[in-house]
Amino acid sequence: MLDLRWIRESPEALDRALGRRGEPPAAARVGALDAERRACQTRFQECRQRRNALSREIGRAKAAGEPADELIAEVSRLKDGERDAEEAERKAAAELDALLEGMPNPPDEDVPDGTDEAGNVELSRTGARPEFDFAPKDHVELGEALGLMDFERAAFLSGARFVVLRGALARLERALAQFMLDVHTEEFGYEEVSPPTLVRSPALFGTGQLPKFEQDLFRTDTGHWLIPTAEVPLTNMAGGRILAEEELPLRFTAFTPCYRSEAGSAGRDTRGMIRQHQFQKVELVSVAHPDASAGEHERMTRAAEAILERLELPWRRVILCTGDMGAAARKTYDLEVWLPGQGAYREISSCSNCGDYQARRMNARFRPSGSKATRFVHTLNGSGLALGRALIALLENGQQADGSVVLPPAIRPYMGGCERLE
RNA sequence: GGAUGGGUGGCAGAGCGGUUGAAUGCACCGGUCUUGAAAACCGGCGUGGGCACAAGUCCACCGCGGGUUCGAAUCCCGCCCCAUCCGCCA
Repeated sequence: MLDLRWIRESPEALDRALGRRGEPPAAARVGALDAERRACQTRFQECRQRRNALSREIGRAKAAGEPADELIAEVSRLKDGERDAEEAERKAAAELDALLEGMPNPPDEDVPDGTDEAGNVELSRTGARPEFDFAPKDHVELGEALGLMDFERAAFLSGARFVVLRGALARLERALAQFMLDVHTEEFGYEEVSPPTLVRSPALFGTGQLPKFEQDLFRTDTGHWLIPTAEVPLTNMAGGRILAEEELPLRFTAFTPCYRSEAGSAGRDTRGMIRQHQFQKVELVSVAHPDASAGEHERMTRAAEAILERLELPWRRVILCTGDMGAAARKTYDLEVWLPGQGAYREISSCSNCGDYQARRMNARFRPSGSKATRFVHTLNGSGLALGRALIALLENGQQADGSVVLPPAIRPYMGGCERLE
């Protein structure tokens, strides 16, 4: 949600921001609706003011025992005009709100311009890619050969885009979650949270998934939505609240399942575990002071990178261009892990600074100490990391010629000392 | 699922249909007192918006939406949410 006052002051900045996002200019329309709304409001308020004054006079007349019929008749005559003005105001306001609610967050100045993922810019590469003296397999081959990954059973149970993990692989997923949570809570100061994974509409409106991206979500017949990411409940921890300045930053981490309908992704990543309707993820969320959010963004991204580092996985950091960023984000780093079976880097974490965009939508504020006014907080979220993809990365990078998989030392304590899947 | 009770300012909590935007307390801000702090006392203190250069002034907001009325936080209807009890259940 954008700040109407900001648009009023610098409409050209809005159109520039929208242009960078590949959206048509809207400042003129916003300005017109805003002016319309204000004109109607003024008209309405003048009517109402007259009516209020007359009503007060009626009260006084009645109290004094004087007749008030004449005044009452006059008030009745005023009503139609008032109703029209109010109706017109409401219409303009509704259209204006819908317009503002649908607009994406203006990108940060240092976000590169671009229309799609081809415009993303690689910032760094870390970790050595493994060298194989055989043709590396992908995780599907590896997992199925080990008898630990079963897509057929999953299809039998749930259809396409699901998987059944068994034995050591099921345990590996749990081990990874445990490992990530430990690092984030013990070393980066995140508070572990176990949130609901069914939420109501306002929570999803707050983070920006609703109303625009309803088709990406699953919904229950009780009207609840299955969360597409723990960003939703964690960020909403601050929703509707007025925090004390000293409470900032809030740092939350959670391990939850995530549900996505993948409505628009037919035919993409249909093989394996890359893109599923359901996957597990350890999420990071920070609620920060506006002056501190840029630094918090770097810090959060490093926390996610720390996981990759300890799992000895090769990755690169990419900054998303204006055309590839989510609507709520003002700046996003993607971490992409190397997958030998795909011969490509694939997203395993996405860390975004949303500025005050979500905070406005969910009314998340803080009170600067000594001030009576409130300000919107900044919200940030990042994967720390997606578990399915981390698991894939371990399989494909740790694979041996015989089809077994060597696990990195960092995860072994969580696997009861197990060093190798075979 | 059934039955009650309830949703008012940052929080707690009043509010006969007519200057109630709303008592009171806490918190907060300023001041007096004090070597300093606390206490006590005095004063201030909701949000959003329109108009105005401004002082200011006006409008809206007591969960949400309708209705009754000249006038609604207060009466009526619908919806949402919360709490408690019962039933069911991991």
